[in-house]
Amino acid sequence: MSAMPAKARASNAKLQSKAFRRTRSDHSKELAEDYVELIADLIDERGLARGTDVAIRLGVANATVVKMLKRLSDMGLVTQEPYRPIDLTGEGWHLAENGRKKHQIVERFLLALGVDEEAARIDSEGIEHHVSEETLKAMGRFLARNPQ
Amino acid sequence: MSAMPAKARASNAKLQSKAFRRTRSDHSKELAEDYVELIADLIDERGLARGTDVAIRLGVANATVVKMLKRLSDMGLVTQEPYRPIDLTGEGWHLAENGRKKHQIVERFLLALGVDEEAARIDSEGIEHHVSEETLKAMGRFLARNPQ
DNA sequence: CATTAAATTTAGCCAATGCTAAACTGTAAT
DNA sequence: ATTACAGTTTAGCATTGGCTAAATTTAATG
Repeated sequence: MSAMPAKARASNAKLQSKAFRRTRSDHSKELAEDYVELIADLIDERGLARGTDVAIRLGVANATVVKMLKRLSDMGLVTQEPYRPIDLTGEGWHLAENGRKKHQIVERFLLALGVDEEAARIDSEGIEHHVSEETLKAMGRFLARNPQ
Repeated sequence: MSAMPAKARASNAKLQSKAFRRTRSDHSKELAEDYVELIADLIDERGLARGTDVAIRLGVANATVVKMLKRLSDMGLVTQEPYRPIDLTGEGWHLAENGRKKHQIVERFLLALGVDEEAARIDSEGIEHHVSEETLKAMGRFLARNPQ
């Protein structure tokens, strides 16, 4: 990692900052994806998604969910009439589907790698937002090579 | 958090909120680890770590680094005299070492999995903070099974 | 030694994400 | 129809992590 000649490094600053620039907006996108994914799950599992359920599952206060939903709505991911359950827009569903797909691949991959269920569930939740298409494909190949 | 009916919590808390609870403090820890890791690299590579180098590599403003360093110093991870380069405390070095170790395993693992260098570098940066010891061990086993 | 350039710090702002407490709605029971 | 309760929203606050612009300090150069 540090086995790099001094001058190669100077020209590297830009590259590095790209790898690191997973700061603000990225974190925001991750959160948005978590929300819509959870909302999609709730709708599929129990027919509708209520703010309270989201709050409980995410471990945050109701008011936090309300505020987030307002932003998600500004982003065009959810729609809501006051005091009504939450709906996803087409784009919201799309994002949720995408997230679920990634999530599933990562989780199945970890299981295939020999990670136990609990860790696989938790880690996939965190890793999901940080895998490139490249890595996702590599995981897919591994899964194809190692069925079940 | 405590304003929740006991049974609602019991039924699903373990399932979801633990996996999701990667909110505030986690993000803060990740950032701290990024900083000390980078500072350690700079010291190893060029003998000292300056705020500007950190700022450039992280892609943030100088003032942001100053503020962060103040917090890292409060956490006991770095020391600094005004207008002087940055030093790591013992604990800072420890954290940095830990991060580098994880980072290296993840990156080598991705490469062994067939991911190209650029993606492996970027993804490992993001994934590093989300792998449990469990998963890290599984990656280590894979690396042992698939040398180089 | 004086000047200038680079690095650092300070001050003050903003947005995002979290919280609690209080007010409001909608619905189910009496 | 009232009431009570669960769910939702509003209001107001705190913290984190980002920024720019201006002030300061250190180091280098003439």
